[in-house]
Amino acid sequence: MKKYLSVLKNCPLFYGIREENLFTMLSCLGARVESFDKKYTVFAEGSPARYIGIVLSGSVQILQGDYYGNRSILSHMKESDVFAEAFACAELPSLPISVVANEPSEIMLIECSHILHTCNNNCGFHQQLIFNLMKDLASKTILFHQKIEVVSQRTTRDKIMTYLSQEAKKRGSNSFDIPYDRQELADYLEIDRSGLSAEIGKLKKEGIIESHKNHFELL
Amino acid sequence: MKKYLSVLKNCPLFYGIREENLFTMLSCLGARVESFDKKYTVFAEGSPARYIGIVLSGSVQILQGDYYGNRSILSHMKESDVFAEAFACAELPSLPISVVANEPSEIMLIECSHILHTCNNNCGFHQQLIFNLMKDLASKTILFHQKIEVVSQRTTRDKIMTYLSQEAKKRGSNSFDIPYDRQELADYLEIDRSGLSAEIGKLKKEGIIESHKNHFELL
DNA sequence: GAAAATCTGTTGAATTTTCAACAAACGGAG
DNA sequence: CTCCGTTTGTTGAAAATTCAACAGATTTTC
Repeated sequence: MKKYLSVLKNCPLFYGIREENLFTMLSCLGARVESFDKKYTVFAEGSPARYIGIVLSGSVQILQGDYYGNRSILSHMKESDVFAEAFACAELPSLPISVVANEPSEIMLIECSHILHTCNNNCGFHQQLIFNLMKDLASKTILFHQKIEVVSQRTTRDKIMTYLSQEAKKRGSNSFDIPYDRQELADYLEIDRSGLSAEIGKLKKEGIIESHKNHFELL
Repeated sequence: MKKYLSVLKNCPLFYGIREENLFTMLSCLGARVESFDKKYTVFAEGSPARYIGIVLSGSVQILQGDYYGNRSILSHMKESDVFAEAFACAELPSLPISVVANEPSEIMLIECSHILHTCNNNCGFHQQLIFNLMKDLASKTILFHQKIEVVSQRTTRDKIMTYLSQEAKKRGSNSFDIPYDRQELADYLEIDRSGLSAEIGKLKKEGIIESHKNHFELL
């Protein structure tokens, strides 16, 4: 597990935990690591919402299944990101989303109740973890908020531009890669793929953006 | 302030705080109460995100302003609900939303830093409040999640039905009132008002729902 | 390196949504 | 009770999105 030290140090859940205590704490929490190949399911929709996931390597997508198989991508989680924590913390009986590996990935799983309720060893780090969870949930709320801002746009063009502007702002640069291919971007923006391709073509022709594959640039 | 005891006891932020300690704690936190007439602004978009709001009486709407004045309703908050906590907890420099009173309302304002950082009196309730905030933020995430599920639907009809189903589930009844008039419902669902009216008409004609003004029934 | 599978851009037709305008219904003020 | 402002439902035309189908490009597999 040592090889994940740098990833774990960047994980918002472990902010303020001293390096020499990290692995003791993890074993006390019963953390374990599992590997998933591309397209394999980490959490299935409807399964119990007991675990918090942390991406150690690779990346995963949070998916929401519609009435009838209409895939909708909620977000993309990369190294050091925490996922499914809201459902576990809110103690929902079952998960309303599924989590799927986007590439071969290693995932750390922690049972949420081990964090929320102090253990018999009376470890001192629970308060810090709960504080960190609170911070993390606050930023997740803001993340969802941004997704709502995007899908609230009425036109395909406005959705694309709102999304690209958000990404540019996050990266602090007008030139960046996105983690989605065309179909996935359409699933995130909740629009038709062919309409997305067409609109990106127009935006390029009009000199508003430049793009090659999943690299984009705002002009 | 005593008259708000029952409202405050229902507020998720104060879960587990003993009644006899509540008001001492509130004064220690520097909580204050302000009144707002209908349509008055509680928090303006762009203002500093320092305060957590709690609805003591009345109700407020959380609004997001588009590029060009396209109003979008994020959510409706009623008695005992907490709002703007995510932005304050995440220590955003400024609010990305505005909060407007939906009717004459009384709002309790608490500076978030007073909750997050232990005070010089060394009060013992900070840990409980942080835990409560964490829980509250988890359920807020789920609330936004539901809003995303609604606006992710591609058609007007599916948006309406997804929203009504969610409400029915929350209330535990197929017969319920919604807190929005037609224009506001359209702003929440991110659709055209006239299209909304037309679609509600169709759903009634087809015997799928029954409705009179803001009362709805799923059949 | 060739074949197979997947991804992307393009098109036109069908469908749906938006927009603008208006009249009926409703609600509050005097 | 009546007037006036607001809300709601309806309509048809304009605009936008979705859908289906296909061909070229790219990537993966063996």
